[in-house]
Amino acid sequence: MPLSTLNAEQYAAATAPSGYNLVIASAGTGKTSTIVGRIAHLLKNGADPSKILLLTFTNKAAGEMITRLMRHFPQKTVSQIEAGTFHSVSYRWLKARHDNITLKQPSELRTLFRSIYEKRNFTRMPIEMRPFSASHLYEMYTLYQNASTEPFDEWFLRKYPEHESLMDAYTGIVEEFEAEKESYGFVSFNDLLLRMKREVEEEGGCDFDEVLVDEYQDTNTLQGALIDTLRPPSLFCVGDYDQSIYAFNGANIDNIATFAQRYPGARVHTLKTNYRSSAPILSLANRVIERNERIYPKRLEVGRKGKAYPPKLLIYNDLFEQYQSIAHQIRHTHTPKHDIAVIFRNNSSADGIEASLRELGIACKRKGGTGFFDAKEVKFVLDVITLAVNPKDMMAFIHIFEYAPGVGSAVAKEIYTCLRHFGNGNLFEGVISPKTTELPKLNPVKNVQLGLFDDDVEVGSASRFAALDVPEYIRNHPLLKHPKLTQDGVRFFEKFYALSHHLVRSHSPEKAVRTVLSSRLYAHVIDMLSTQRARLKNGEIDETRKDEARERILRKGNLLRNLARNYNETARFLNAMVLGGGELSEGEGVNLLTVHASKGLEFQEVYVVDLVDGRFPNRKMMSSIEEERRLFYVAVTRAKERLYLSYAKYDKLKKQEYQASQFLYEAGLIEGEFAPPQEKRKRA
DNA sequence: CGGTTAGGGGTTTTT
DNA sequence: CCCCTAACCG
Repeated sequence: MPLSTLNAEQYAAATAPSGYNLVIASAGTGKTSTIVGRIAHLLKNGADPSKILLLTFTNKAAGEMITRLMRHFPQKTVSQIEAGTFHSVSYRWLKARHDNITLKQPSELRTLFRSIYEKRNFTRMPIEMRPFSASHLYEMYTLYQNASTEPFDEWFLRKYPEHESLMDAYTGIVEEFEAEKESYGFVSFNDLLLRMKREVEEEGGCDFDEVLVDEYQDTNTLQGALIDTLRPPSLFCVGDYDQSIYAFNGANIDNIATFAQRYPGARVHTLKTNYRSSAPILSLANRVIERNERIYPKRLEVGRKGKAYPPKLLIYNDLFEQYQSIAHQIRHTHTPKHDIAVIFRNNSSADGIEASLRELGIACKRKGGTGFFDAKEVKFVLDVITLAVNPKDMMAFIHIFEYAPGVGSAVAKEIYTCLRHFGNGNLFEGVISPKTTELPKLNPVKNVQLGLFDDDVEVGSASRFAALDVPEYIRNHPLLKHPKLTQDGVRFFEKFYALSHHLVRSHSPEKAVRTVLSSRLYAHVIDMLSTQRARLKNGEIDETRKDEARERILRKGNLLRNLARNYNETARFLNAMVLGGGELSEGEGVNLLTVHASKGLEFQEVYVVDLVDGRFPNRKMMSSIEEERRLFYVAVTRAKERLYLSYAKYDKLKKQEYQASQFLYEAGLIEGEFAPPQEKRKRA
């Protein structure tokens, strides 16, 4: 039984009476086991599993806990538990009530936001102050949604009072953004939580008996408010103040710090025994984290006995020497590769490490990130299917048509407007059987000085394409009147037309993926991408490289097809790709992780690299040195047996010198006190 | 000239 | 991947 393996303090927490319980669980003290034990305790005492809600930081974490429970309880009991990230739980909850939810990637929404921003002509405003850029403003807005419940302008002006003269413009953009999202049927990550919160409020709460929250220290104000809205009679939160590393995402340390005040009668449990790391690793971590102000007193006890390897500092002269030397060491170690992690503060370290490992033929895996779902060939397939499901999705359409030669985002948008116009608002009707032959009014030329507004676009002569090798129904299509369409553009449209016919019919996600993969349109995209990837410095195409690129693209297509098999509704498949996509990691071998991504994981052997001032701690930091220190604490406490900390004094490529990170001094690995660099970096 | 498209250079961290 | 700049088109 999961409960029998718990120690006394874990057991006490897991079996605590219903009500408000906070478990302060330092790194490696068996947080997961305690949550699993808690659920086991509830189930054993006859709790209704469908009334249990488990909120975790990643879907993987939820999956692991559920898997552990499956070993002790019948599957049909455990599977009734509502478990997942705040976002995936909200999605499921909303999906059960509404069927038109199209979850969009943050990058997509940022593009939409920018297009609204750019309609404002800030350069003509009578102020010297520079407005925030579109993407910065967008970032601020998402942070606001996560961090505050007050009106946007109040929150914003408190932070940036000097932007008061621009506030009306900013709010205007935000309001239009919200309206546009609504009209396309788009939903952001934040919207999932906001909408669930709003609807739960309207329904006057929900009927979960027990809500459990993992990684409580990283919940933000919005998530905290959502928990409050749920009004659970019993709440079990587990977290560690010292591992709060998501301030940039609005993580509100007050959630954990003021738990006892906000929930009257709350019990606070503390898990003090660390079972994960060896004594010297633990003492190093504690030496550093002790410099942060304590909220809850914490006295960590070492649970492990026996031989231990002291943490080791590795110093190199050059950045790449560091990566290569570590790769060599990894090659010779006896630790299994999957039990090794290389951890870094920012993703820019990853490429060099990956390359150095690959050079020695060592397999490694990186989390989502630059991987599968960011690949253009994957995005294209998903965009086409997205459009088939939701023809109102202009963003998807634009991305597709940007592959037409000579068509960029502006022309693609016009083509979209035309096609919808031809089909009386129905995009695919407009493609296949246009109802009108007139071009719609397109974007007027906005040049006020010259007095040219509301100019219609010149109608192109369709006879331009009289001799083009496309079927007659394409040559006669009203779209060809668009003046900016080139011959290659028309050929592209013909392929899109052909695919449209099949798409409208395919229902299962797998069928939809297959349809796209076998289309001539996709063949065109594959050709473009593989050619691009095989282009040498001198502009020539390396045919072998092109074949290899094509192979890789086809493999990803197959992978996507297999993923699609797990779903029977296309809309769910698409949303799942957005919701869980980033968590997927490809392949086997050494783990390459950012500190943030390493949260909650553990490894025999850990390398924390690029520990130089400026990078770790990050100099251009928006948060505090305390947060950076917590990041360091999280990174080193991932290690069970062996911990290596490394840095290089110089980067040949960037011609930049580096100084050792202050955390290496604080850890006692370098003698003396850290002296902050006085000489400034190059002037702005 | 203005609006676009296309390509090169630098990156904090996530659901 | 986002921003900037250089070419390109009308």
